[in-house]
Amino acid sequence: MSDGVLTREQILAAAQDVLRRYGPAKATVVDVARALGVSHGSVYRHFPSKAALREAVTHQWLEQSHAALAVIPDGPAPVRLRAWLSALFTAKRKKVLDDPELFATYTVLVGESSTVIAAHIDELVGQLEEIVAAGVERGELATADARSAARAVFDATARFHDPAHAAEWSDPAIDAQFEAVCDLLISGLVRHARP
Amino acid sequence: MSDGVLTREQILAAAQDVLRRYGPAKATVVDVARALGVSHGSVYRHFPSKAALREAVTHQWLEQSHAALAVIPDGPAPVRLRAWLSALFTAKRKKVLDDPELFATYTVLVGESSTVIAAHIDELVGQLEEIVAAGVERGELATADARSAARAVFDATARFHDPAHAAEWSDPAIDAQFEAVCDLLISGLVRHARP
DNA sequence: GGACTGACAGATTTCAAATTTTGTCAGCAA
DNA sequence: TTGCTGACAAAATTTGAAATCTGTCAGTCC
Repeated sequence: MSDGVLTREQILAAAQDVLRRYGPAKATVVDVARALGVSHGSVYRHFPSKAALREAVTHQWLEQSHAALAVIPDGPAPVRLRAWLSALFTAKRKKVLDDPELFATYTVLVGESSTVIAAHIDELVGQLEEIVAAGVERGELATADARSAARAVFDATARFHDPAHAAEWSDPAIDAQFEAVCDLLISGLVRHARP
Repeated sequence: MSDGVLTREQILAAAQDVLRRYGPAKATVVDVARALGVSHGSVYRHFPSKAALREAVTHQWLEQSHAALAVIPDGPAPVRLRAWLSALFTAKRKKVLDDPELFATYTVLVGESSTVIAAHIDELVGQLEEIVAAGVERGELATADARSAARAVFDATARFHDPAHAAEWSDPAIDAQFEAVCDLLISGLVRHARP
Protein backbone atom coordinates (compact mmCIF):
# COMPACT_ATOMS: atom_id res chain seq x y z
CA MET A 1 0.00 0.00 0.00
CA SER A 2 1.24 3.46 -0.79
CA ASP A 3 -0.33 5.00 2.34
CA GLY A 4 1.73 5.53 5.45
CA VAL A 5 -0.63 3.85 7.87
CA LEU A 6 -2.50 0.61 7.45
CA THR A 7 -6.16 1.04 8.40
CA ARG A 8 -8.85 -1.41 9.36
CA GLU A 9 -10.86 -0.27 6.37
CA GLN A 10 -8.03 -0.97 3.93
CA ILE A 11 -7.66 -4.46 5.33
CA LEU A 12 -11.40 -5.09 5.10
CA ALA A 13 -11.47 -3.95 1.48
CA ALA A 14 -8.48 -6.12 0.61
CA ALA A 15 -9.99 -9.10 2.43
CA GLN A 16 -13.22 -8.65 0.49
CA ASP A 17 -11.22 -8.59 -2.74
CA VAL A 18 -9.21 -11.66 -1.86
CA LEU A 19 -12.33 -13.56 -0.84
CA ARG A 20 -14.02 -12.61 -4.11
CA ARG A 21 -10.98 -13.71 -6.11
CA TYR A 22 -9.92 -16.92 -4.35
CA GLY A 23 -13.11 -18.02 -2.61
CA PRO A 24 -13.62 -18.80 1.07
CA ALA A 25 -11.57 -22.02 1.05
CA LYS A 26 -8.37 -20.57 -0.43
CA ALA A 27 -8.37 -16.97 0.80
CA THR A 28 -5.58 -16.67 3.38
CA VAL A 29 -4.36 -13.91 5.65
CA VAL A 30 -1.09 -14.00 3.75
CA ASP A 31 -3.02 -13.28 0.55
CA VAL A 32 -4.65 -10.27 2.18
CA ALA A 33 -1.29 -9.00 3.42
CA ARG A 34 0.27 -9.52 0.01
CA ALA A 35 -2.57 -7.58 -1.65
CA LEU A 36 -1.78 -4.70 0.72
CA GLY A 37 1.96 -4.99 0.32
CA VAL A 38 2.54 -5.62 4.02
CA SER A 39 3.57 -8.58 6.13
CA HIS A 40 0.80 -10.79 7.48
CA GLY A 41 1.86 -9.85 10.99
CA SER A 42 0.51 -6.36 10.32
CA VAL A 43 -2.93 -7.73 9.64
CA TYR A 44 -2.91 -9.41 13.05
CA ARG A 45 -2.25 -5.99 14.55
CA HIS A 46 -5.76 -4.93 13.51
CA PHE A 47 -7.65 -8.22 13.76
CA PRO A 48 -7.08 -10.82 16.48
CA SER A 49 -7.61 -13.77 14.15
CA LYS A 50 -8.50 -14.83 10.66
CA ALA A 51 -11.99 -15.67 11.92
CA ALA A 52 -12.43 -12.14 13.28
CA LEU A 53 -11.37 -10.65 9.95
CA ARG A 54 -13.83 -12.84 8.07
CA GLU A 55 -16.54 -11.99 10.55
CA ALA A 56 -15.94 -8.28 10.01
CA VAL A 57 -16.28 -8.77 6.25
CA THR A 58 -19.52 -10.70 6.81
CA HIS A 59 -20.84 -8.00 9.11
CA GLN A 60 -20.14 -5.30 6.54
CA TRP A 61 -21.85 -7.30 3.82
CA LEU A 62 -24.97 -8.01 5.84
CA GLU A 63 -25.26 -4.39 6.89
CA GLN A 64 -25.54 -3.34 3.26
CA SER A 65 -28.47 -5.74 2.91
CA HIS A 66 -30.36 -4.07 5.77
CA ALA A 67 -30.17 -0.66 4.19
CA ALA A 68 -31.93 -1.66 0.97
CA LEU A 69 -34.93 -3.05 2.87
CA ALA A 70 -35.38 -0.21 5.34
CA VAL A 71 -36.64 2.08 2.59
CA ILE A 72 -39.95 0.32 1.76
CA PRO A 73 -42.43 3.21 1.32
CA ASP A 74 -45.35 3.79 3.63
CA GLY A 75 -48.88 2.61 2.77
CA PRO A 76 -51.37 -0.13 3.68
CA ALA A 77 -49.73 -2.82 5.78
CA PRO A 78 -50.60 -5.73 3.46
CA VAL A 79 -49.02 -3.86 0.56
CA ARG A 80 -45.95 -2.92 2.58
CA LEU A 81 -45.58 -6.46 3.88
CA ARG A 82 -45.68 -7.93 0.41
CA ALA A 83 -43.32 -5.27 -0.92
CA TRP A 84 -40.83 -5.92 1.87
CA LEU A 85 -40.89 -9.71 1.43
CA SER A 86 -40.70 -9.34 -2.33
CA ALA A 87 -37.75 -6.97 -2.06
CA LEU A 88 -35.91 -9.40 0.21
CA PHE A 89 -36.55 -12.36 -2.09
CA THR A 90 -35.80 -10.45 -5.30
CA ALA A 91 -32.55 -9.02 -3.94
CA LYS A 92 -31.29 -12.40 -2.77
CA ARG A 93 -32.23 -14.13 -5.97
CA LYS A 94 -30.58 -11.44 -8.03
CA LYS A 95 -27.38 -11.94 -6.08
CA VAL A 96 -27.28 -15.68 -6.74
CA LEU A 97 -28.11 -15.36 -10.40
CA ASP A 98 -25.73 -12.45 -11.01
CA ASP A 99 -22.71 -14.00 -9.34
CA PRO A 100 -23.26 -17.51 -7.96
CA GLU A 101 -19.68 -17.91 -6.81
CA LEU A 102 -19.66 -14.69 -4.83
CA PHE A 103 -22.98 -15.63 -3.29
CA ALA A 104 -21.60 -19.04 -2.37
CA THR A 105 -18.58 -17.35 -0.80
CA TYR A 106 -20.75 -15.13 1.36
CA THR A 107 -23.03 -18.03 2.23
CA VAL A 108 -20.00 -19.84 3.64
CA LEU A 109 -18.88 -16.75 5.53
CA VAL A 110 -22.31 -16.19 7.01
CA GLY A 111 -22.46 -19.83 8.07
CA GLU A 112 -19.22 -19.37 10.02
CA SER A 113 -20.41 -16.70 12.44
CA SER A 114 -23.67 -17.49 14.16
CA THR A 115 -23.66 -14.32 16.25
CA VAL A 116 -23.44 -12.03 13.23
CA ILE A 117 -26.22 -13.86 11.46
CA ALA A 118 -28.42 -13.83 14.57
CA ALA A 119 -28.06 -10.05 14.82
CA HIS A 120 -28.88 -9.70 11.13
CA ILE A 121 -32.03 -11.79 11.47
CA ASP A 122 -33.04 -9.77 14.52
CA GLU A 123 -32.66 -6.63 12.47
CA LEU A 124 -34.78 -8.02 9.63
CA VAL A 125 -37.50 -9.29 11.95
CA GLY A 126 -37.43 -5.85 13.58
CA GLN A 127 -38.22 -4.23 10.24
CA LEU A 128 -41.08 -6.68 9.72
CA GLU A 129 -42.33 -6.04 13.23
CA GLU A 130 -42.51 -2.34 12.50
CA ILE A 131 -44.69 -2.97 9.46
CA VAL A 132 -46.95 -5.35 11.39
CA ALA A 133 -47.26 -2.98 14.36
CA ALA A 134 -48.11 -0.08 12.04
CA GLY A 135 -50.74 -2.28 10.38
CA VAL A 136 -52.32 -3.14 13.71
CA GLU A 137 -52.29 0.55 14.62
CA ARG A 138 -54.15 1.35 11.41
CA GLY A 139 -56.69 -1.42 12.08
CA GLU A 140 -55.59 -3.33 8.96
CA LEU A 141 -53.94 -6.26 10.72
CA ALA A 142 -54.86 -8.25 13.79
CA THR A 143 -52.37 -10.08 15.95
CA ALA A 144 -51.73 -10.62 19.65
CA ASP A 145 -48.00 -10.01 19.42
CA ALA A 146 -46.44 -8.06 16.57
CA ARG A 147 -42.96 -9.38 17.28
CA SER A 148 -43.90 -13.04 17.23
CA ALA A 149 -46.12 -12.49 14.18
CA ALA A 150 -43.22 -10.83 12.40
CA ARG A 151 -41.01 -13.74 13.35
CA ALA A 152 -43.62 -16.19 12.05
CA VAL A 153 -43.77 -14.35 8.73
CA PHE A 154 -39.98 -14.46 8.52
CA ASP A 155 -39.86 -18.17 9.37
CA ALA A 156 -42.67 -19.02 6.95
CA THR A 157 -40.79 -17.37 4.10
CA ALA A 158 -37.47 -19.09 4.88
CA ARG A 159 -37.59 -20.90 1.56
CA PHE A 160 -37.44 -17.53 -0.18
CA HIS A 161 -34.63 -15.92 1.71
CA ASP A 162 -32.51 -18.60 3.38
CA PRO A 163 -29.36 -19.32 1.31
CA ALA A 164 -29.86 -23.03 2.04
CA HIS A 165 -32.69 -22.87 -0.51
CA ALA A 166 -30.79 -20.86 -3.14
CA ALA A 167 -30.80 -23.77 -5.59
CA GLU A 168 -34.60 -23.70 -5.64
CA TRP A 169 -34.71 -20.05 -6.66
CA SER A 170 -34.09 -20.81 -10.33
CA ASP A 171 -37.18 -23.02 -10.49
CA PRO A 172 -39.66 -21.31 -12.84
CA ALA A 173 -42.49 -22.07 -10.40
CA ILE A 174 -40.81 -20.25 -7.53
CA ASP A 175 -42.50 -16.90 -8.19
CA ALA A 176 -45.97 -18.41 -8.10
CA GLN A 177 -45.06 -20.29 -4.93
CA PHE A 178 -43.74 -17.13 -3.35
CA GLU A 179 -46.95 -15.26 -4.16
CA ALA A 180 -49.04 -18.13 -2.82
CA VAL A 181 -47.19 -18.10 0.49
CA CYS A 182 -47.47 -14.29 0.68
CA ASP A 183 -51.20 -14.48 0.01
CA LEU A 184 -51.65 -17.06 2.71
CA LEU A 185 -49.60 -15.18 5.30
CA ILE A 186 -51.25 -11.84 4.63
CA SER A 187 -54.65 -13.49 4.71
CA GLY A 188 -53.75 -14.90 8.08
CA LEU A 189 -52.70 -11.51 9.35
CA VAL A 190 -55.42 -9.17 8.09
CA ARG A 191 -58.20 -8.21 10.42
CA HIS A 192 -61.41 -10.02 9.60
CA ALA A 193 -64.88 -8.74 10.50
CA ARG A 194 -66.27 -10.58 13.51
CA PRO A 195 -69.37 -12.60 12.57
CA MET B 1 -25.22 -65.19 2.05
CA SER B 2 -26.47 -68.65 2.81
CA ASP B 3 -29.39 -68.41 0.35
CA GLY B 4 -29.10 -69.85 -3.10
CA VAL B 5 -30.27 -66.81 -5.01
CA LEU B 6 -29.32 -63.21 -4.48
CA THR B 7 -32.39 -61.00 -4.39
CA ARG B 8 -32.90 -57.29 -4.88
CA GLU B 9 -34.30 -57.12 -1.34
CA GLN B 10 -31.23 -58.74 0.20
CA ILE B 11 -29.00 -56.25 -1.59
CA LEU B 12 -31.13 -53.33 -0.45
CA ALA B 13 -31.01 -54.50 3.15
CA ALA B 14 -27.25 -54.97 3.00
CA ALA B 15 -26.80 -51.57 1.36
CA GLN B 16 -28.86 -49.96 4.11
CA ASP B 17 -26.68 -51.67 6.70
CA VAL B 18 -23.44 -50.64 5.04
CA LEU B 19 -24.63 -47.05 4.69
CA ARG B 20 -25.61 -46.97 8.34
CA ARG B 21 -22.24 -48.38 9.38
CA TYR B 22 -19.81 -46.53 7.10
CA GLY B 23 -21.76 -43.40 6.14
CA PRO B 24 -22.52 -42.12 2.65
CA ALA B 25 -18.93 -41.12 1.84
CA LYS B 26 -17.30 -44.47 2.60
CA ALA B 27 -20.01 -47.00 1.76
CA THR B 28 -18.92 -48.82 -1.40
CA VAL B 29 -20.47 -51.41 -3.67
CA VAL B 30 -17.64 -53.71 -2.69
CA ASP B 31 -18.66 -53.31 0.96
CA VAL B 32 -22.22 -54.28 0.12
CA ALA B 33 -21.04 -57.32 -1.82
CA ARG B 34 -18.70 -58.32 1.00
CA ALA B 35 -21.56 -58.05 3.51
CA LEU B 36 -23.54 -60.45 1.32
CA GLY B 37 -20.62 -62.78 0.71
CA VAL B 38 -20.75 -62.32 -3.05
CA SER B 39 -18.59 -60.61 -5.64
CA HIS B 40 -19.41 -57.00 -6.44
CA GLY B 41 -20.18 -58.05 -10.01
CA SER B 42 -23.28 -59.79 -8.69
CA VAL B 43 -24.61 -56.55 -7.27
CA TYR B 44 -24.35 -54.98 -10.73
CA ARG B 45 -26.55 -57.82 -12.00
CA HIS B 46 -29.46 -56.34 -9.99
CA PHE B 47 -28.64 -52.62 -10.07
CA PRO B 48 -27.22 -50.82 -13.08
CA SER B 49 -25.02 -48.52 -10.98
CA LYS B 50 -24.02 -47.49 -7.51
CA ALA B 51 -26.23 -44.40 -7.90
CA ALA B 52 -29.24 -46.58 -8.75
CA LEU B 53 -28.64 -48.73 -5.67
CA ARG B 54 -28.43 -45.68 -3.44
CA GLU B 55 -31.52 -44.24 -5.05
CA ALA B 56 -33.43 -47.44 -4.31
CA VAL B 57 -32.39 -47.23 -0.66
CA THR B 58 -33.51 -43.60 -0.55
CA HIS B 59 -36.81 -44.48 -2.15
CA GLN B 60 -37.47 -47.20 0.40
CA TRP B 61 -36.63 -44.88 3.27
CA LEU B 62 -38.86 -42.06 2.07
CA GLU B 63 -41.74 -44.45 1.49
CA GLN B 64 -41.69 -45.41 5.16
CA SER B 65 -42.07 -41.72 6.02
CA HIS B 66 -45.25 -41.42 3.93
CA ALA B 67 -46.99 -44.21 5.74
CA ALA B 68 -46.73 -42.62 9.18
CA LEU B 69 -48.40 -39.42 7.99
CA ALA B 70 -51.23 -40.96 6.02
CA VAL B 71 -52.94 -42.11 9.23
CA ILE B 72 -53.85 -38.68 10.69
CA PRO B 73 -57.40 -39.24 12.06
CA ASP B 74 -60.44 -37.48 10.64
CA GLY B 75 -61.89 -34.34 12.25
CA PRO B 76 -62.06 -30.57 11.74
CA ALA B 77 -59.66 -29.45 9.01
CA PRO B 78 -57.73 -26.96 11.19
CA VAL B 79 -57.12 -29.69 13.75
CA ARG B 80 -56.11 -32.22 11.11
CA LEU B 81 -53.85 -29.72 9.42
CA ARG B 82 -52.04 -28.91 12.62
CA ALA B 83 -51.81 -32.58 13.55
CA TRP B 84 -50.34 -33.47 10.17
CA LEU B 85 -47.76 -30.68 10.24
CA SER B 86 -46.91 -31.45 13.83
CA ALA B 87 -46.49 -35.15 13.05
CA LEU B 88 -44.16 -34.34 10.15
CA PHE B 89 -42.05 -31.96 12.23
CA THR B 90 -41.97 -34.19 15.31
CA ALA B 91 -41.00 -37.28 13.33
CA LYS B 92 -38.17 -35.49 11.53
CA ARG B 93 -36.85 -33.90 14.67
CA LYS B 94 -36.95 -37.19 16.51
CA LYS B 95 -34.88 -38.76 13.75
CA VAL B 96 -32.14 -36.12 13.98
CA LEU B 97 -32.01 -36.17 17.76
CA ASP B 98 -32.11 -39.97 18.02
CA ASP B 99 -29.40 -40.68 15.49
CA PRO B 100 -27.81 -37.57 13.96
CA GLU B 101 -25.33 -39.56 11.89
CA LEU B 102 -27.97 -41.74 10.30
CA PHE B 103 -30.06 -38.67 9.59
CA ALA B 104 -27.05 -36.98 7.98
CA THR B 105 -26.48 -40.08 5.88
CA TYR B 106 -30.01 -40.05 4.58
CA THR B 107 -29.92 -36.31 4.03
CA VAL B 108 -26.94 -36.83 1.73
CA LEU B 109 -28.71 -39.68 -0.07
CA VAL B 110 -31.87 -37.66 -0.56
CA GLY B 111 -29.81 -34.77 -1.90
CA GLU B 112 -28.35 -37.05 -4.56
CA SER B 113 -31.59 -37.99 -6.32
CA SER B 114 -33.79 -35.07 -7.23
CA THR B 115 -36.43 -37.21 -8.90
CA VAL B 116 -37.01 -39.37 -5.83
CA ILE B 117 -37.30 -36.33 -3.59
CA ALA B 118 -39.66 -34.59 -6.02
CA ALA B 119 -41.99 -37.59 -5.96
CA HIS B 120 -41.84 -37.69 -2.17
CA ILE B 121 -42.75 -34.01 -1.91
CA ASP B 122 -45.58 -34.54 -4.37
CA GLU B 123 -46.90 -37.31 -2.17
CA LEU B 124 -46.72 -35.16 0.96
CA VAL B 125 -48.37 -32.18 -0.71
CA GLY B 126 -51.02 -34.60 -1.95
CA GLN B 127 -51.79 -35.61 1.63
CA LEU B 128 -52.04 -31.95 2.62
CA GLU B 129 -54.25 -31.24 -0.37
CA GLU B 130 -56.65 -33.93 0.74
CA ILE B 131 -56.97 -32.33 4.17
CA VAL B 132 -57.46 -28.88 2.66
CA ALA B 133 -60.02 -30.12 0.13
CA ALA B 134 -61.95 -31.93 2.86
CA GLY B 135 -61.91 -28.72 4.91
CA VAL B 136 -63.30 -26.70 2.03
CA GLU B 137 -65.97 -29.35 1.51
CA ARG B 138 -66.97 -29.05 5.17
CA GLY B 139 -67.09 -25.25 4.91
CA GLU B 140 -64.26 -24.86 7.41
CA LEU B 141 -61.60 -23.62 5.03
CA ALA B 142 -61.70 -21.22 2.11
CA THR B 143 -59.30 -21.31 -0.80
CA ALA B 144 -59.44 -20.94 -4.55
CA ASP B 145 -57.18 -23.90 -5.26
CA ALA B 146 -56.64 -26.67 -2.72
CA ARG B 147 -53.51 -27.95 -4.45
CA SER B 148 -51.74 -24.61 -4.52
CA ALA B 149 -52.87 -23.84 -0.96
CA ALA B 150 -51.46 -27.19 0.17
CA ARG B 151 -48.23 -26.42 -1.60
CA ALA B 152 -48.10 -22.99 0.07
CA VAL B 153 -48.57 -24.59 3.50
CA PHE B 154 -45.79 -27.04 2.71
CA ASP B 155 -43.46 -24.30 1.49
CA ALA B 156 -44.24 -22.04 4.44
CA THR B 157 -43.28 -24.81 6.87
CA ALA B 158 -40.02 -25.66 5.09
CA ARG B 159 -38.03 -24.58 8.13
CA PHE B 160 -39.73 -27.34 10.10
CA HIS B 161 -39.32 -30.23 7.71
CA ASP B 162 -36.48 -29.48 5.31
CA PRO B 163 -33.26 -31.24 6.43
CA ALA B 164 -31.33 -28.10 5.47
CA HIS B 165 -32.76 -26.59 8.65
CA ALA B 166 -32.09 -29.59 10.90
CA ALA B 167 -29.51 -27.68 12.96
CA GLU B 168 -32.22 -25.21 14.00
CA TRP B 169 -34.46 -27.95 15.38
CA SER B 170 -32.58 -28.17 18.67
CA ASP B 171 -33.23 -24.49 19.40
CA PRO B 172 -35.51 -24.35 22.47
CA ALA B 173 -37.61 -21.66 20.78
CA ILE B 174 -38.37 -23.84 17.77
CA ASP B 175 -41.63 -25.25 19.17
CA ALA B 176 -43.08 -21.82 19.82
CA GLN B 177 -42.00 -20.72 16.36
CA PHE B 178 -43.59 -23.77 14.82
CA GLU B 179 -46.87 -23.10 16.61
CA ALA B 180 -46.78 -19.45 15.56
CA VAL B 181 -46.35 -20.38 11.91
CA CYS B 182 -49.13 -23.00 12.20
CA ASP B 183 -51.44 -20.44 13.77
CA LEU B 184 -50.73 -17.94 11.03
CA LEU B 185 -51.22 -20.44 8.20
CA ILE B 186 -54.43 -21.88 9.62
CA SER B 187 -55.75 -18.40 10.26
CA GLY B 188 -55.05 -17.60 6.63
CA LEU B 189 -56.88 -20.68 5.48
CA VAL B 190 -60.02 -20.74 7.63
CA ARG B 191 -63.23 -19.38 6.20
CA HIS B 192 -64.05 -15.98 7.64
CA ALA B 193 -67.54 -14.49 7.80
CA ARG B 194 -68.04 -11.94 5.06
CA PRO B 195 -68.55 -8.46 6.50
C1' DG C 1 -29.36 -71.22 -20.01
C1' DG C 2 -29.06 -68.27 -16.17
C1' DA C 3 -26.56 -66.72 -12.05
C1' DC C 4 -22.24 -65.70 -10.48
C1' DT C 5 -17.11 -64.88 -10.54
C1' DG C 6 -12.90 -62.50 -10.95
C1' DA C 7 -9.69 -59.99 -13.79
C1' DC C 8 -9.34 -55.72 -15.93
C1' DA C 9 -9.12 -50.40 -17.33
C1' DG C 10 -10.10 -46.07 -15.96
C1' DA C 11 -11.70 -43.12 -12.24
C1' DT C 12 -11.56 -42.06 -7.52
C1' DT C 13 -9.84 -42.13 -2.92
C1' DT C 14 -6.28 -42.63 0.64
C1' DC C 15 -2.14 -41.66 3.19
C1' DA C 16 2.03 -39.73 4.44
C1' DA C 17 5.48 -36.40 3.21
C1' DA C 18 6.19 -31.70 1.91
C1' DT C 19 4.49 -27.25 1.79
C1' DT C 20 1.74 -23.51 3.37
C1' DT C 21 -0.78 -21.05 6.82
C1' DT C 22 -1.91 -19.28 11.38
C1' DG C 23 -0.81 -16.80 15.24
C1' DT C 24 3.13 -14.99 18.31
C1' DC C 25 6.70 -12.13 19.47
C1' DA C 26 11.39 -10.13 19.89
C1' DG C 27 13.38 -6.65 17.52
C1' DC C 28 13.77 -2.81 13.98
C1' DA C 29 12.66 1.68 12.11
C1' DA C 30 10.50 6.20 11.96
C1' DT D 1 6.46 5.32 21.42
C1' DT D 2 3.92 3.32 17.73
C1' DG D 3 3.58 0.49 13.79
C1' DC D 4 5.66 -2.94 11.12
C1' DT D 5 8.71 -6.92 10.05
C1' DG D 6 10.15 -11.52 9.60
C1' DA D 7 11.48 -15.82 11.92
C1' DC D 8 9.35 -19.35 14.33
C1' DA D 9 6.28 -23.49 16.22
C1' DA D 10 2.12 -25.73 15.69
C1' DA D 11 -1.74 -26.63 12.78
C1' DA D 12 -3.77 -27.13 8.39
C1' DT D 13 -3.51 -27.97 3.55
C1' DT D 14 -1.59 -29.73 -0.68
C1' DT D 15 0.57 -33.19 -3.41
C1' DG D 16 1.36 -37.29 -5.79
C1' DA D 17 2.14 -42.13 -5.63
C1' DA D 18 -0.21 -46.27 -4.05
C1' DA D 19 -4.38 -48.44 -3.08
C1' DT D 20 -9.16 -48.98 -3.82
C1' DC D 21 -13.42 -48.63 -6.29
C1' DT D 22 -16.65 -48.62 -10.31
C1' DG D 23 -18.47 -50.74 -14.07
C1' DT D 24 -17.67 -54.35 -17.84
C1' DC D 25 -17.43 -58.77 -19.62
C1' DA D 26 -15.52 -63.24 -20.98
C1' DG D 27 -15.62 -67.30 -18.69
C1' DT D 28 -17.12 -70.82 -14.90
C1' DC D 29 -20.42 -73.52 -12.49
C1' DC D 30 -24.78 -75.75 -11.66
